[in-house]
Amino acid sequence: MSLDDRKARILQAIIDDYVLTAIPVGSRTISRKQGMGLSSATIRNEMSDLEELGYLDQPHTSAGRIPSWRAYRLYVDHLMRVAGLPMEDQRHIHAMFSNRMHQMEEIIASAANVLSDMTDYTAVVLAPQPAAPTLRRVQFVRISDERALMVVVFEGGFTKEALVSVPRDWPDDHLYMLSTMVTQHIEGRSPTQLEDALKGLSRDLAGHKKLFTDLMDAVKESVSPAKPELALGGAAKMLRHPEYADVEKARSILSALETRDKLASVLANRVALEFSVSIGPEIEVVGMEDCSLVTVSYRLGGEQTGAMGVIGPTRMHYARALSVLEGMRRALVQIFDEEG
Amino acid sequence: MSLDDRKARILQAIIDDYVLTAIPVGSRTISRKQGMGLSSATIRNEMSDLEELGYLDQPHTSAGRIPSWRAYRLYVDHLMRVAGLPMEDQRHIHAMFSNRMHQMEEIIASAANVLSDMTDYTAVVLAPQPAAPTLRRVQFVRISDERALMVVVFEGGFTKEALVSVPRDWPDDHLYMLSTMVTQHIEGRSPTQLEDALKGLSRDLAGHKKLFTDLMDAVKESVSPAKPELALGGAAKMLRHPEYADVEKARSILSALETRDKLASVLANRVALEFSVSIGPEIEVVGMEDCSLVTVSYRLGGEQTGAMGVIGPTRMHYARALSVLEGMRRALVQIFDEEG
DNA sequence: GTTAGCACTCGATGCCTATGAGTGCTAACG
DNA sequence: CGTTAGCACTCATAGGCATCGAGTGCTAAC
Repeated sequence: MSLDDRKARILQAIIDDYVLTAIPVGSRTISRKQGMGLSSATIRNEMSDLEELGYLDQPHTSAGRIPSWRAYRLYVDHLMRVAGLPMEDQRHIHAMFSNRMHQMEEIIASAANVLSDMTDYTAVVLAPQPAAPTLRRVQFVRISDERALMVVVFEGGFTKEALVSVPRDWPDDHLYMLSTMVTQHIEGRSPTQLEDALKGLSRDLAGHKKLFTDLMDAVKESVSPAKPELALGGAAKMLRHPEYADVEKARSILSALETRDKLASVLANRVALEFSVSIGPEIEVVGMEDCSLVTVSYRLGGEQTGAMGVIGPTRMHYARALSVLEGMRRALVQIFDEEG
Repeated sequence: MSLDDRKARILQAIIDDYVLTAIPVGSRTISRKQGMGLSSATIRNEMSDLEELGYLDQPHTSAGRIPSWRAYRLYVDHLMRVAGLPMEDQRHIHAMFSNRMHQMEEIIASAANVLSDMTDYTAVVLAPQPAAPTLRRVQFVRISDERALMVVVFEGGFTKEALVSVPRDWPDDHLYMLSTMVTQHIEGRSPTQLEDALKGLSRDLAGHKKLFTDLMDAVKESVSPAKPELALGGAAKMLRHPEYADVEKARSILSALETRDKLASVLANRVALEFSVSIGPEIEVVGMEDCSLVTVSYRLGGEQTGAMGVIGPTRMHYARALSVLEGMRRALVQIFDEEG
C-alpha cells in the first residue's frame, strides 16, 4: 500500500482542517468538504490506511485523526504551495519599517515584532554575522585621561570596539599616530593572520610593553566572533495556541525560548540554508519537541548572513509562515541597500 | 476600631502563610501557629475586623481570607523586616559575575538572570542612563570610501556613535582635522547648548553645506537620549505561580512584559527612588494589575543611574526580594568600580 | 475579653448517566 | 472491485447529584 493521489488529497484536507481548528478531524468532516465527492465510509477506509502509513494519529478510538509530524513533513516537502506574499502584506512590512532605523539591534528587534504580528507566531531573528572579515583599520578615540576607545574597522564597513588604557601623558596627536601605525600593520589581514601582524607591531612599540599587550588583547578580543545578537518577538503568542493550554507545557516552551544562546545556535545552524522547516522532534532543543521552526536566511550586501524564523505548534500554517518570512527577507535586504 | 498590635500580628501571620501557600488562610491555621495562643474563634473575630478595615478579602463565604493589596502595602510599610542578604547568597551573586564582562548589555542581562534565579521571580534591569552629560570630543573613523563612524565622547567616558557621509576625496588626515575642529566647537557644552556651538561650526564649514547638515543631524541625534537598554530575566517564571494558572491571565502578563518600552519607562520612573514597592493597582501597566514590582536604583561612578526590579504576584516575598536586590546593587557597584 | 459549640455555606470531589462524535466492520450495490 | 449504507461499539465530555469538609458567624458560657 502506498500513498496514491487520492490519499494525498485526503491527507491535505485533514491537515488544512486541523491547522485551522486544532481539533481531531473526523471522516464526515472531510467527506462533506467541497470537491471531495466521497462518502464518509470511504474516507474512513483511507484514513485507516493513512494511519497505518504513519501519517495520522488517533488520540483515542472515538476521536477523529490528527496529522502526525510525518504528515507535516510530507506536506511541506510535497503538498504545500507557497504563495507569494500579497501586495497588501508587503506594504504592511514596509510600513513597519517606515522610520529609518540605525542600529542593527533596532532593525532585528523590529523585524521580529513584525514577523510575529503578521504570522501570529513567535518570531526570532538572528543578526547577520560577518563571514571571515578582513581588517581595514584601527583608530583610537580618547575618552578620558588614561583610557581610549579602540575602534576596529572591517572590510564592508562594520566595526567593533574595545577599551584600552593609554599613557596619561600622550597628547592626542600621539594617539592618532598610534592609530596610523597599528593600521599599517593590520590592514588587509584576516583575523587568522593577526598573530604575525602583531609581531611586527611589537618591534615598533618596544618601549611600551604594557600598552602593547593591552592592545594585543583588545584586538584579539574584538576579532573573535561576538555574542550573536538575537531578537525575539511575540513570545507570549505561544500561549494562544490550544496545544499549550496546559501551563506546564507552556512554561517549558517559554523557558526554552529564554535560553538565548541555544536559540541563537539553532538559528546559526540554519544560516547556510535558504530556508528550512523543522518539525517537532526535528528541532534539537529540549522543551520544544512539539513545536515547529520555519526559517529563512538572508544576506546583506553580499557579506553578512543572518537567519530568521517563526516558531509555532507543529500544526503551523507553514505556507503562510514561509511567505511572510520570504517577504521579510526581501524587505530587510532592501532596507539595507537603501541605507548602506 | 483600629489596627492594634494584636491585629497586626495576626495580619502578619496571615500574610506569611498566604505568601507561602497561595491558598486562603483559615482561622484555625492561624490559631495553631506557634506563639499565637488564641483560639480559632478569637482569630475569627479579629479576622472579621481586619476584613472590615480593608486588609483582608474573602473569595467566598466558606473559604479562608486572603490579604488585600492594602495589607501588603501595610506590610511593606510597617511590618516587614528586611534582613541583610546572607553571606552565602552574596557569594552566589559574585560567583555569577565571575568572568569579567565587558559590555553593559552583558552585565545587565546577567544581572537580570541572577536576580531571577535567586528570587524565583521575573527580573528587569534598566541600564544606567547618563544624567545631562557634557560633550568632550568628537572623532571620525573612516569605515569606507565615503562613510565614517562619528564617535561622540561625553564627560565620564561613555560614547555614542552615528554614521555620516564624508567627501570621497578627503584623505584621512583631513578627517582627523575635522575631528579636531568639531571638538573645539562642542567641547564642554551640554546638549542644550548645542545649537549655538554648531552655529560657529557652520562658519568654519561654509564650503561644505551637505557635510555640515549631515554632521548637525548626527550630533543632535547622538545627543538625544538613546533607547534605554533593558534586560529581562526569567519571564517564564511568572507561570510558576498558581495565580497565573489561567492561561489567559498568564498571557496578558507576559504580553505586558514584552512591551519593553513601557517596562523601561516604568523602571525609569523609579530611578530617583532608592527603593520602591508597587503593589497591584499601584503599577501603572495595563495587564499587570495583579502583580507587584519591587525596585532599587543604583548609581555607578557617581554619574550614571539605573534601576532594577523584580516582578511577581502581589503575594510576593517582599523582604527577600528587597534583600536580594540590595545585594545585587552592591555587587553591581563593586564590579563597576573594579573594572571602570 | 475569650472560647466552646453549633448551624450554616459553598466550593471541591467523586460517581453516575446521557450524549454524540467518531470508528470499524459487514453486507449490499453498481 | 471499489464504494457506500447501516449498525454496533467506543469513549471523551458534560451535566446532575450527593457527599465532604474547610471555614464562617453567632450565641452562650466561662
